[in-house]
Amino acid sequence: MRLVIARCSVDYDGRLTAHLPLATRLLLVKADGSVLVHSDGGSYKPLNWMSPPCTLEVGEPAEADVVAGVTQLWTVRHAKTEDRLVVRIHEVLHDSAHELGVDPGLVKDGVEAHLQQLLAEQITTLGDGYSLVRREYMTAIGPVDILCRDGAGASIAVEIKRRGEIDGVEQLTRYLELMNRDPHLAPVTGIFAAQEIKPQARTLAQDRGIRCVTLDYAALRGHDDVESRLF
Amino acid sequence: MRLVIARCSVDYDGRLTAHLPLATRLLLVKADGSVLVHSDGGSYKPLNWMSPPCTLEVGEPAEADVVAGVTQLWTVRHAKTEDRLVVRIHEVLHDSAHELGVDPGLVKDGVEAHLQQLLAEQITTLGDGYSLVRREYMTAIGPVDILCRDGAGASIAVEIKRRGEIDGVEQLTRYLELMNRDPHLAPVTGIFAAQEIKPQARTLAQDRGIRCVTLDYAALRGHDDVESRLF
DNA sequence: TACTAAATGTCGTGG
DNA sequence: CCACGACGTTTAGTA
Repeated sequence: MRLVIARCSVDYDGRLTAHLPLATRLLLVKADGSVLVHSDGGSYKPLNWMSPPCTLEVGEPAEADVVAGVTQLWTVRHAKTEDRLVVRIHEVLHDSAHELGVDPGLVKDGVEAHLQQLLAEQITTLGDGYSLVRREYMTAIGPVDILCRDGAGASIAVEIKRRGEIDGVEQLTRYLELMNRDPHLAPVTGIFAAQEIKPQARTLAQDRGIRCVTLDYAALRGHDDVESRLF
Repeated sequence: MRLVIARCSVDYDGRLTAHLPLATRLLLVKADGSVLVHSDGGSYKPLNWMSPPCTLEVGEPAEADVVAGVTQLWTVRHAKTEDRLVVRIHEVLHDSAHELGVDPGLVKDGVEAHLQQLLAEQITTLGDGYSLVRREYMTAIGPVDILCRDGAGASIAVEIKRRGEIDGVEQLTRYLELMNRDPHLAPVTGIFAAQEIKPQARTLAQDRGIRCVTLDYAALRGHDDVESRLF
């Protein structure tokens, strides 16, 4: 990994055209040749970048650039597309290289898959007498998160989201439409379950006869802990 | 901006729980206190991070950590949520600070807004006799990209995407459903216009009687140039 | 390889 | 400030 602090201007041309005027920035060159241009603020997203696979070529600036004060010209080309990042460096304030080695990678926990697992284990959260049929119930257009039955034996498809928005309701609607064409399964009703449901998503869901359930992740995890201790 | 290369382990706890085992990484501390943890590969996204507003506190490691070889303990807390990033530093290989100043910011061009503008100016691209009613035609559930009329005076709603996928068809379908309830407007048909339309999106659109049009950005821009030169 | 859904998404815009 | 859609989305998982 190479770290360069430099006064530079940057131009990107590819899926869009973008320009960064002359200013002091961090240029981060990774081992795979990818380049990130960071300012001293904003979020984790760089101002500009080139994703791997790509190659960095350091060349001499053109006459006009030299007159304007450019001392180095970096051209980063993507290997598979026409995407190109051009960095015109006026002054290098810092330049260091470091050997990092391969990263062992990230271990995650607590996302949608976990919510689904917890809800499947505590399916009566959705209502008394509810029973799990199966998780990831496969249909022709993809897996339904949870298929279960209510106390009366009626089929219910559950779509789980961390944040419930309109596209999640659309997704569940497509599943319900398909499943209700299957005479062995129909009638199937829907439950839209999420830690947080946006008002417009709730309105759309209710308009389509889909019940909305707000999930309490802490409570679900809490019950899970208690049960774990029992065994 | 502070750049630290260190052997460290990292734990994030907030919207999810994540852990990075001990390895050598770049720790980037921005002027606003935000922290990025980068490896020497992957994309522009850090392995872990904390977005502003947040505060970085450097403290002494606990006894157990000291025994394990931890020399510094960084705790980054988000100002508004319970999100927390903990960095356990075993060895610092590089540490430097740099004054960057405020970045003048990015200038962009060539995205959906531009496609919409070009298509509105050249609405007959969609068919002979077509005329523009207006861009960003407002409905109760949001703006329709373009509303126009065909040669016979029938209303047509156009949804524009750079890449046409299923959710874009769903979006247009919602608009059409709503607009067709308005007796002043109905009947309204739909056109799904994009530089590239995915097969499944095309199938869904045609299934719903929505016409698909592939946009040639270069051609639209080319005509635009020609017209510009005429005036 | 192609396609879809998730994301600690982030970012801008309009109400 | 909230809600929504775009994004050079990126990324992960699956058929």
